Amino acid sequence: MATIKDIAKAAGVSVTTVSRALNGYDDVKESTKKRIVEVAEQLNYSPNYVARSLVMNQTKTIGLLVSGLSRNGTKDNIVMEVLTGVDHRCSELGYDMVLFNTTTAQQKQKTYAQLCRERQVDGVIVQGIKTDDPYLEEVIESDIPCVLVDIPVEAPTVGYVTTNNSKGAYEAVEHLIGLGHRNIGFMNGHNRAYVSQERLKGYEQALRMHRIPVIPAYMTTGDFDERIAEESAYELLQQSPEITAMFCASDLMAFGVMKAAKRLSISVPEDLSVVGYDDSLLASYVTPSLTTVAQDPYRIGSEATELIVRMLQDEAVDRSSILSHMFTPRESTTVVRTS
Amino acid sequence: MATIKDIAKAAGVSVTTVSRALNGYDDVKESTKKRIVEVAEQLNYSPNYVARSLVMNQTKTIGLLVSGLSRNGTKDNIVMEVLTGVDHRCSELGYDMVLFNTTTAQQKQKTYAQLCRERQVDGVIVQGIKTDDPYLEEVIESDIPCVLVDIPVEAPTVGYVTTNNSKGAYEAVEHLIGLGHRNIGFMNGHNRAYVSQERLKGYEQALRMHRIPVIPAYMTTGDFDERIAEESAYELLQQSPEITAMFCASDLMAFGVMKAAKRLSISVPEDLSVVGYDDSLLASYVTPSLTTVAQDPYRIGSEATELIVRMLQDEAVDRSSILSHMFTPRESTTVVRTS
DNA sequence: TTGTAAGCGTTATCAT
DNA sequence: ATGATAACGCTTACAA
Repeated sequence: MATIKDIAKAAGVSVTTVSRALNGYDDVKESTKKRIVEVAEQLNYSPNYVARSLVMNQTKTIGLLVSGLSRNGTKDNIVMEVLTGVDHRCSELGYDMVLFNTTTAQQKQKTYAQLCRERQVDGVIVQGIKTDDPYLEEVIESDIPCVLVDIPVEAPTVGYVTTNNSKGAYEAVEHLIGLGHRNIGFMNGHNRAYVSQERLKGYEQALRMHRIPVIPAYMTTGDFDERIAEESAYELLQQSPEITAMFCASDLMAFGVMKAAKRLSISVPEDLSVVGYDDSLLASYVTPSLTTVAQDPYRIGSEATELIVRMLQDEAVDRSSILSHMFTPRESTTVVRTS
Repeated sequence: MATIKDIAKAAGVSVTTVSRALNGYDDVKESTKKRIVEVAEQLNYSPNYVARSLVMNQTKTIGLLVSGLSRNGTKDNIVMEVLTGVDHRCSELGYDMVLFNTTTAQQKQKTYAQLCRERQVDGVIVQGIKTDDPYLEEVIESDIPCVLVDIPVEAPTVGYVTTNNSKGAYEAVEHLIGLGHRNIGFMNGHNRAYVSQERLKGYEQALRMHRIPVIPAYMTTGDFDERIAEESAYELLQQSPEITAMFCASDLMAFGVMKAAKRLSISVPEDLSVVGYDDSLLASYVTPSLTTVAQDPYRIGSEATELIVRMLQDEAVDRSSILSHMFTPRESTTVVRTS
C-alpha cells in the first residue's frame, strides 16, 4: 500500500508537502498540489488513519457502550434503532462507531477508563446502563467525554439525552382515567433504572391529580422482562381482580401482562385495558394492538451522537437534550366496563 | 496517561524490557517483571492500541459491512442478531467490531479497499450485499480477508457462511403439498439476492418432485419489502384466485401477503396458507402466527466471526460454513379447503 | 512555497 | 537478561 513517502518520491517533493497538499492547506503551490493529487490517485493512495491517530491523539471513533446486549435481548428493536441512529450520524460527521458490549459482571473486571483508553475512542455514548452499575460513577469521574442515554447526569465531561418519562407516564395514565378507569395497576421495570423512577412519578401524579388513591398493592415490577412481568401480573391480577387497567413501563412487559390476562381468562381490552411504553416494533403487530407511549430511539441515537461530537469540539453550549415522546392509542385500551 | 516510557523510568529499566515484561515474554527475570507489573498498576497504565497497531500492522478490529441499514430497515431483527453474534464472538476472540454502513450509491463514491484501508480493519464480514453491488467484485479481487454472509463465493481471501436455502424452501413447499395444496404461489425477493435464486430452486424442485406443474403466473417478487409484497400479492391473488397457498422468501413479505389477503377478504389460513422465511421476531407474535423456515442469525454472525479470525491466522482449512435451518410450522398453514 | 527533523507509543532487531 | 536503536506512517514546528 502506498504511503505519503511513495507519493513524495514519485512527485519529487517532500513528505511534508504531500501531507499539506492532501490535507488542503493553502500554502502549497497550485501546480504542485495538482501534481501530488494526481500521483496519489495513480498510486491509489488512501491515508493510514492509525498513523494519523497516533500523532493527532484522536481516533475519530465513538464508542457505543450498551449494557447486556444479549442473544435474546434482541426482542425489542430499540437498541438496534439507537445503534442505527448513532451509526448514521457518526458517518455523517466523519466518525466511526465501535460497539462495546458489557455486562455488570464484566464491569468489575475492567474499568471504564481502561476500556476506553485501550480502544482509544474519542468519546462514548452509554445506553442501557443501570443506576447502580459500576461504570456509571466511573463515567462521571472520568475525563473522557460521554453522553448518557436516559440518565440525566451532567458533569464537565458528561451530557445526556432522554425524554420526559414522567410526563409520558402521566399522559398514559390520564388516558386510562379518561376512559373511566379508577383501579389502575402499574407494572414497573426496576428501581435501578432512572426511567422507572420517572414513570412511577408520572403514574402517581396522574392519580393524585384526579383524586384517585395510590394503592401500593396495585404496583409491581417486571424487571423489563416479558416472562417476569407475566408472572408478576398473574399474581397481581388474581389478588386484585378489581383492577381494570394496567399501565406498564415497557411494551415487552405489557405483552407479559396480556399473556397473564389470557391465562386468567381476562380479555383485553374488554375486561382489562393495557398500556405499554416505547412503541416497539411488536406493539402495532400484536392482537389487540398495543396502546403505548412512543419514543424515537433512532432520534435518541443520532441526537446523542450530535451532542458527543459537539462536546469533543468544545462547542457544547448545552450538554443535555430532552426529546419528545408521543402517546399512541391503539386497540388494547377501551372504556371501563360498567358492571 | 502513562506510557511504557514512564514505567521504564519509574522501574529503572529500558522500554524494551517493559514491553517484554508486559507482553509475557519469558526472557525477563522474574523479579524485574514483577517490579514492572507493579509500577504499571501503580501508574494505572493501559497500552495504547493505536501505537501497537501501527507497528504491528494489525488493528485487531473486524469491520461489519452491512448494506442499507436504514431507519426503517429495523423492521426485522435479523441484522441486529447477526451483529450481536459478531460482536460477542469478536470480544471473546479479542477483537473489536466496527460497523460500516453502506448503500449502493455510496459504493460508487469510495472503493471497498479504500474503506477498509482507511478504517484499518484486519478483516471484514459482509452482510446483506446484493449480487450486483459494486463491492462484491471488489471483495473478491481484494486481498483483504473477508467472509460473506449468504453469498457462496470462495477465493483465496474470501470465505462465506450461509444456510441451505434451496433445501429450506423445498421443505416449506413440501409441507404445503402435504397439506393437500396444489396451486402454490411464490413470493420471491429479487434476483440480485443469492438466497432468492436458491429458494426459487427449492420451490421448483418440490413441485416437480410431486409432479405439480410450475406455473410462472404463480410467481412474483416483493423485493423483500412488506409493502411491495402486499401490492404484488394483491395483484397475484386477484388474477389467480385458485391459489390456496403462498410460499414467501421472507417473513416480512409474508406479512405483506397476509395484508393483501385481508384486503381481498381471503382468510388465513382457512382460504390461504402462508409460509414465510427467517423466523423473524414478529413471526410468532402475529395472528395467526406464521409458519416459516427458521434461521439462526446470531449463529451466522458468530460463525462468520470465527471464520474470519481463523482466516486471519491462516488456519482456515475450510473457508465455508453451512449452518442448519429448521422448518417451523405454526398457525398460518392448514389443510387445503375441499370445495 | 517548500524541506528538515522531531515526535506520537509501541514492537522488533541486534548487540551486549 | 537487558538495552540502544530503528521503524511503523503521519503531522507539525521550525528553518530555509
